[in-house]
This record gives sequence, structure tokens and C-alpha cells, in this order.
Amino acid sequence: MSDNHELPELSKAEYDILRVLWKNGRQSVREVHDVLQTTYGWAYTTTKTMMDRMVVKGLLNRDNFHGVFLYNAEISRPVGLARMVEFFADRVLEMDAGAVVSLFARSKAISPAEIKELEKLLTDNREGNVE
Amino acid sequence: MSDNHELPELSKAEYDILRVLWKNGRQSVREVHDVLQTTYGWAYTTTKTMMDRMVVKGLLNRDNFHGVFLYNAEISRPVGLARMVEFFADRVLEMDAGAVVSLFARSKAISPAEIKELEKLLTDNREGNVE
DNA sequence: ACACATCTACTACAATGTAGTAGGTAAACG
DNA sequence: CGTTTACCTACTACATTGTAGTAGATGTGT
Repeated sequence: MSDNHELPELSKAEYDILRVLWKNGRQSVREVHDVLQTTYGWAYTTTKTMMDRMVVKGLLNRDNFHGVFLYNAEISRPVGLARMVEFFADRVLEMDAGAVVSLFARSKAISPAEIKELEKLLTDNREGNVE
Repeated sequence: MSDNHELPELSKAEYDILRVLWKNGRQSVREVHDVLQTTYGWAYTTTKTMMDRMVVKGLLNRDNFHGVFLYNAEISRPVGLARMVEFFADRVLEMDAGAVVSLFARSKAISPAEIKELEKLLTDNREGNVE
């Protein structure tokens, strides 16, 4: 009970960017941008700004690949999911997060291993961090 | 198919303020503030600023009751829930919103009538607003 | 060498999150 | 009653996030 990594606050936009990276792995701004184009009507530079700021915050990392930057998620999907689930279960559904996690079982979008980790994160966070 | 009220974007903080008003009805900033104190560490003026800006945006209304302003939600709970559920179902759970709504059945925090309305809103929004 | 498409960094402005300051009023108190 | 205390309210301010434009660097075709 000490190195509680403090689940990071994630805005919806940030979460959506992470989602693309979690799904398709290391990518350029252009690639991420094209995917998000349908959801957000963002200009290319908006996606760029978002992603660069996320690098500064430690949510993403990037490295120069032959002249272009490729970005990748610095936090795992279960960590990202945890924050979302926590808020949603607690304040929208107003029920225990467990019930929500069980819903994931029916979603093919998440693996059993990820569910396991998510469950652990939610438990740890509840215990180590009463605040 | 025309007066689609465009479910309003709600930040988590805004949603939490609405939650207090949905639950306890018309209240002063002080009352709302005290409830949120446990969740957010906000200063009183922060809660005040938030609520006043929400009045300007049409999310809340307020009226002077013997020298103090009492605030109330301008949008119904199902409308507020709809946005949250939509995002969560679609992008976090990556499954149909219906599955999530079914979870509400198990939550005593929401009435059957509200669930009905929520379902309707989600359907309408999906149809009327493909965007 | 030049034009065009991209990339990148930098700057900017609106909305949201967060909060301080100042002025008004009512209860409290001697 | 005049002052202090405790709120209230409006107004201002600064950081972060959402959104995007501009300009310089660089690659690529011709």
C-alpha cells in the first residue's frame, strides 16, 4: 500500500486517442487523425497538439522514425479503462464497479487478461486511495 | 424528425453538479457544494463559478429566494444520462448502449420511467443524428 | 532548382477547472 | 444601535484542454 500509481485523469478526447493506439499500436499523428476523423471533426493540427501534450503529460511516448514521429500509449488499456469505469459505475450507474466489469465479459473488445487487470486496478484503487 | 434537442455535452464536473440537483431538487450553491465536497476538493467559489456558468449555458436555472439564489436542473436526468451512457457504451465498453441500459435495471438509483425515457433518447439520437 | 505535399514547432483563442478578491447584507453581540 | 462576523454575490485571474492557424523544414517529383 504505497506505490499507488494514481490512475491518471483522462478526458474523453484523450481516451479516444489512446484507444486508437491501444488498438493499432505505434502510429503517426496522421494515422491516428484519420481514424478519429469520423468521431471528431478535428483539424490535423488539433490531433497533433493533443498528442504532443499527452506526451508531455506522460500519457504517450513518441520517437523519431526516419523523420516522422511515431506515438505509442504509455499507459495500458486496463489503466485507462479503470478511470472510465470508476466514474461511470460510481456516478452514472450508481452501483458497484464489479457489475460494470462483468459487462466487459460480453464485449469481445477486451481480453480476459485485461479484465483481470482491470479488476485488480479497481480494487487496489479503492483500498489504497480512500480519499 | 427535426427538433432533435442535440444531447448537450456534459463534463464530468457538470454532470456531478446536475446529479446533486436531480437527487435533492432546487438547492443553493452552499448545499450543492457541501455534497460535492467529498468528491472534489473545490473551494466554495469554484462550485459557484461552475453553477453560474451552467446557468448561462442553459443547463441550470436559478431564482432569487429571499436574497439567496436557488438553482435547479434545466435538463432532465435521462437527458444527462444519455450522453454519458452513449460515450461509455460506444467507446469504453465498445458494445451497444442497450446492454448498458439493462444494467440500470439493477441499479435502484433510477426509476423504470427514467429508463424508458433514456432508451427513447438513445434511440432517437441514433436515428435522428447520424453525423 | 522549383513546386507541392507533409511534417513539425509555435502561437492563439475559447471553454472548462479552479480559486481569489471585493463589496453587500443579515445575524450576532456588546 | 454601531461594529464584527459570516455569508452571499459579482468580478477577475490563471491553468488546462479543445480547437486550430501559421511558418519553417524536408522530402519528392519533374
